[in-house]
Amino acid sequence: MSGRRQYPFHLIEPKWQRHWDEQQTFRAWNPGEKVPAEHPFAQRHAHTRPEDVRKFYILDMFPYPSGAGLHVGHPEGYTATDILARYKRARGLHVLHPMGWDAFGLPAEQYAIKTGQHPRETTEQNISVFKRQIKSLGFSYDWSREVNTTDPNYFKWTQWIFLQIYNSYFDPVWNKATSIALLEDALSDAPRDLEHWKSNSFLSGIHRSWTDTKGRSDGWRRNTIDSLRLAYVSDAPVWWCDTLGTVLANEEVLDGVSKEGGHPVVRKPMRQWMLRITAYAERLLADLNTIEWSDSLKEMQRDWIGRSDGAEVDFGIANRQLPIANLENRIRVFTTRPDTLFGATYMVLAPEHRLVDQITTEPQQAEVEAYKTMVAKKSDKERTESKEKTGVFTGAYALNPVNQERIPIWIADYVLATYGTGAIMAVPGHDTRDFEFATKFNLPIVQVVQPPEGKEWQGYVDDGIAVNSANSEISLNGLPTPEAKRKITAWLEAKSLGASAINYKLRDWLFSRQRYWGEPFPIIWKTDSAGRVYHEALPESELPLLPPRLDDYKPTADGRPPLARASDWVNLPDGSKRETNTMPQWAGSCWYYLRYLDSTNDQRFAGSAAEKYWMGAAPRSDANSALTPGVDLYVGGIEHAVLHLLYARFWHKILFDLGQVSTPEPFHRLVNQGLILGELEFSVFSEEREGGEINYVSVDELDVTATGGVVTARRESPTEASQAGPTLKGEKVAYEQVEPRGNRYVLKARPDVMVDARSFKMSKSRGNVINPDEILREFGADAFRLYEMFLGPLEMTKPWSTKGVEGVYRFLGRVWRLFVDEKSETEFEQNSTAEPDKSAQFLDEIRLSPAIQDADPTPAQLKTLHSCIKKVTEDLDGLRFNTAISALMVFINEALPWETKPVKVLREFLILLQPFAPHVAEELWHKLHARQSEIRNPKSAISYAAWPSFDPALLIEDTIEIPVQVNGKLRDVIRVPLNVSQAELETTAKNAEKVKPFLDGMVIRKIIVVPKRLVNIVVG
RNA sequence: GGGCGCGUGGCGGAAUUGGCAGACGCGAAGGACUUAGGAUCCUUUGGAGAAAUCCUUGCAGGUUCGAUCCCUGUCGCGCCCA
Repeated sequence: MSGRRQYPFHLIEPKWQRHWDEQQTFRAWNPGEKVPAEHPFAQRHAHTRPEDVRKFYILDMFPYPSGAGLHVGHPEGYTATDILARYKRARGLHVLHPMGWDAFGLPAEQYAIKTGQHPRETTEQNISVFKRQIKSLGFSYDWSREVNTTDPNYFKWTQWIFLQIYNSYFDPVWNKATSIALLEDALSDAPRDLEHWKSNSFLSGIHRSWTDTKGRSDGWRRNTIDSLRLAYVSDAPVWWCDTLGTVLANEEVLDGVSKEGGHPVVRKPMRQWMLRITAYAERLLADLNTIEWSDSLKEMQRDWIGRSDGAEVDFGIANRQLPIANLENRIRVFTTRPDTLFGATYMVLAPEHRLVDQITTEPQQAEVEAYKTMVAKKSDKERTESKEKTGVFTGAYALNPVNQERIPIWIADYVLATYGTGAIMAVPGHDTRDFEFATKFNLPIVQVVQPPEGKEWQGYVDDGIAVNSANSEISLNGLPTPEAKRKITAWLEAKSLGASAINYKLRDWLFSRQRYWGEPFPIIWKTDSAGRVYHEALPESELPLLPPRLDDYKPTADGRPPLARASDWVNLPDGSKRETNTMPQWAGSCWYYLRYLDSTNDQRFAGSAAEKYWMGAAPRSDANSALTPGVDLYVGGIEHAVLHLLYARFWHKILFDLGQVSTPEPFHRLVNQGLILGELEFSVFSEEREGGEINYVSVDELDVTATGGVVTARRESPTEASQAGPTLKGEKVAYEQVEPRGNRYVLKARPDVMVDARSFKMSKSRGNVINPDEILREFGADAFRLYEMFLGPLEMTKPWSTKGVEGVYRFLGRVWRLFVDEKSETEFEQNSTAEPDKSAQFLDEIRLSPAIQDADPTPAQLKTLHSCIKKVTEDLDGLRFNTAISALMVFINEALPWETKPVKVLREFLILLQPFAPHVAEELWHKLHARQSEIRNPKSAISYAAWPSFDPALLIEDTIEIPVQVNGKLRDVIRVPLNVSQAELETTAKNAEKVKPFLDGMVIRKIIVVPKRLVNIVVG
């Protein structure tokens, strides 16, 4: 759309953005900092130290600054948090609202490989674009705290935290991360710190093993310690992508190809760094109950951690007549259904299980080998998702410990080496996958659970009553499943055949990447006198460890990481070598919210006082207001539901255990903003008839599906799928070519042809991405912010509509016209056209409307204002931005016709508007200042003006409208005095004009009166 | 297949969670101002009907004086897990 601007936002917005920058208006102050007297914070909180003002830490998920620039999805969350930040500031809180850049990552590196340009350069460029775009939206970030994960002053501390993790182990007795120094102490002949750990059975056990071990040595000690570290080395298979010449993380791989570009990937074992997140599984699970996240988000984390309670059971191997007590002669399984043990008719090992080679019989060898090779190419996901069960028999048999039956041992890819013990007892009667497998391979299926009446027992997996489950010592028969579980587990424990156990789906975190553009590990590799290679931490004094300069960012031809190319960097004078892997992108985002607290501190990742204050653990003079522990509100996309949010919680807990931070959880409250979809799109379907004629098909004759953004349809066939006919592909039609008809859209040219209408996720390939720059140019930042929030509830998925932006833009125009003098604005237009470079000066010459006066507001005006205050306040507290905005609109609609506009009323309205549309609010506030003596304090900034409170008394009217129903149907509305008696209300209701006819000739059975709400007359 | 969430005008969405369904905005129609306007202002706008009135919160039931809201079943959409 074009046409006249509603108001000169193009002058107003840059003007105030510059002002906020220059005045550092939104700077937050750390404990002990001196706030300059002229700063609006000091004006608002005079004679108060910053740390004595109640804090509010409101955080956005910082973006990865991609080359594509911002899209409209980013500012959705940022706008919501900014509105709240400004609101909380107005409420008198000390707001911390920072922004930064999650800038390590693959795209910059891929670009470097293609162009040779250093990733730092492209990263800087992308950041400057993002920063310009974000700044143009007028967010009240404290830019003095900006962080960049690729800045050496930042990743110095990422590396430092890694060292804290490296130098810790998880103590099972204390249930927390503990310094490796204690382990070292326990692994010595003369412990110095014995008093500290004497009562710890784990450490004293370690000490005993040290003193009891015969050939103990430095190497033995080192191995023991290294095997217990929270950061340890393992040889896990990783995804190698030949085309990209790099290794990819699990999350970067989908269905056997890379997410970026769709290149094939293969599994390859490599030496990797792992973080022992599994040690924290239980605490990560339990502490979810202490934080305010949505239930669905918590559920996703619980799913990911995947706790299951069951038992471990040992099966003997039948063809080796050896005692089961020997580890080598038994197969341990984990099961959540020990009650079905009598129904175990075969066993399945993961193809990678360490016993497979030992137990496989000669005739089966070739088949087993072939199967293992085939399986090695599949991902865990493919293995568990494949519908068709595969597997081979090993030739070996196991003994079921409850009935000594010989049961065959198979290998199959539906059992994963990494879950549980890598082996299962198969109970085909009561497990879906076992049932499918047994059916396919003709293995016996027996019933051990009785389902409720009317249900088939075969494949029944839920709880029931145990049957056919007894031996000479124990019987489960007749017991409900939970009791049967308890009884059999106790029996297994008594016989030393098993024990109750808890299993987690969560795996340790693969923490290294074969990449250039990431944090180098502060680790060096050495060789001891016996020729054994071992790792050692760099001293803190050598941090930050910078990556070397390279000309080629690709991995080496033999698959070593790109850092290996820098031999000067890798090889140290003493013969040791640097670690050449780098950390994953998640590392920097695991703790950035802590760096914001004190982003320029070069002594610590964040000063202790700042951490205690902003994370809410510091003692405060106002002790009775409970502080929120951690970040008060964290807003971001649901796509980080598990990985980032789990990793960050994990790191935070380690730092908490080590006494580095003061809260056990980082993010107290978390809200996910919903996806913004593209504009509504229309598709029409056609089929070619004989002779090449194109025939449009109306969608009411079709079954339409949309998968992956492609709309397809088939002719409806109510009888059989095979008659559905060919697939028709939707063809996009423009909005102008369709019109609504009933609840469908039809082609304008062919009203008998209905079309499909839906919105899609924005994507470059679809071409439906909205660029915020264009919206800003046409409507301004205030309108853009307002629209993003007006779209619908924050957490919902909602479609974008540029037409809708015009609606809120018009609203801002009405706000403007409520305040300014029409004549002076016309002059401004004319002058600006004549002398455009002086338009900023002309803007200052726009006068306020003469209707704005120092008059006392009328009761009606006060009511309009106060109902707006009430609604906006309550809605902001409930994060209901869309309805808060509609309340502002209602105010403007009511205020526009006022002949006299009292300053007091307009002033408070501007404070309400300010969080949403800060630029225009500042401009109008400034104009009010310039004229109105009562608020002529030149230091008064609207951003720090006190939020108005509403007076409920002003909202009460003398008379109220009461709807009157007859038999639950609305018949009339009566107006009665507020304090009307019930009897009087009933009489008035019965005599209401439109009610009477419905009472004629009827008997009134009952009158229901809901005070101040309604009257319902029940007749018969 | 399991779990969670959602179905309200032509569209985005409101509705104090059992009490006037459709706030606010878009779109549409009519009018005013205007050389003109896609700017602004005014009026109308869930459907049917001239009106009285009737119908209407995916569909079918139930509970209730009263259901968008609670219960049962069912269909559709979305997300997550398998």
